Amino acid sequence: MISKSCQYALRAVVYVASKTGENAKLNVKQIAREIDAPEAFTAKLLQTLNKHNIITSLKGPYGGFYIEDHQTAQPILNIVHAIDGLQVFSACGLGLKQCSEKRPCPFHNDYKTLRAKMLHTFQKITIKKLAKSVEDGYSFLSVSSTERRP
Amino acid sequence: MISKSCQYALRAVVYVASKTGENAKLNVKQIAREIDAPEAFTAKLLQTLNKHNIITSLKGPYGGFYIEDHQTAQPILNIVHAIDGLQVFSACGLGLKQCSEKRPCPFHNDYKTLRAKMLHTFQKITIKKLAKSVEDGYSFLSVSSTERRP
DNA sequence: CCTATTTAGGATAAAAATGTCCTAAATAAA
DNA sequence: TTTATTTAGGACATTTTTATCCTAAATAGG
Repeated sequence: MISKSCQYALRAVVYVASKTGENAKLNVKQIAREIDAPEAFTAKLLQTLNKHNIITSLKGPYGGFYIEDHQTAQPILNIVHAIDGLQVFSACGLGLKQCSEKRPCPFHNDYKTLRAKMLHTFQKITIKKLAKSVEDGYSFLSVSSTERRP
Repeated sequence: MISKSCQYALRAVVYVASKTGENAKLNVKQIAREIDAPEAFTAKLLQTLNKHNIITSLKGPYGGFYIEDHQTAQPILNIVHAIDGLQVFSACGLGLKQCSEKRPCPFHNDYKTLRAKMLHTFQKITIKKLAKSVEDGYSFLSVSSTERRP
């Protein structure tokens, strides 16, 4: 459905968003460790996400990655867009280059409905919403996610 | 969503099913040409599909691939099962190894709904249904699909 | 200014998916 | 029985995706 890279990216962004309220910047090492992803690879993804204005970065000591309020308001679709592109939401289910209303593949109608539902889901869910769910302890990003200290 | 291999397989099976009524067997060369897929690769896929009882094969002169009535009654889900496996319908949307009702990822609920819709769609559609749509000229498997001779 | 720290980005490497080639096995017909 | 044809299957090649490593650039603080 979406690539492994994109899943890493989603986890990374949600993690950053869930921690950013504390006004701290997070570095690659922390992020990669918490979302259980390879560090160097995560660095590339964060770089891409920064270029697409999903998150913000600052170099140097006390630097790192963080996310601003206007950024957390974005739908997670924007993350998919940045990493995988949007083809998944428009491509033919049988992989035909040419598949359209006028000349549909036999799977066209049902698949179109599926794609639309996927798009709608990724469009309606914001980064903030997922981050809050994690912050509030309703959901988790890793097996042994950091518990709040009492 | 599903792999390129699986898309080839779906096209191949639907093509064979749409031609099989004529009681003819189709060889790899014809099938690969018609569905616009690499021949040797298509051969491997057909082999796998045969082993999974999606289609039937016969070696030797006048041999080839065909599909029997009880096979066309199968849901296309079985093709996905044979080629990609069924993980796509149960795996976590964020790629977590552990993600469950008890310890969900933040995307869990919405993604679960999506997965269920995907499964339902692949389950309800039979090979026969797609083949008929092609046979009846309502849909197409390739850009320049063979027209019936008048 | 100098140093330490952190992201940016290019060059490579490893793994997975896709694709090819060759020989073996089965089968039908001459 | 021999030959031609077609699938089966193993070995190998290529491409794409995922992952690593190294140096450059930016920046904060001493």
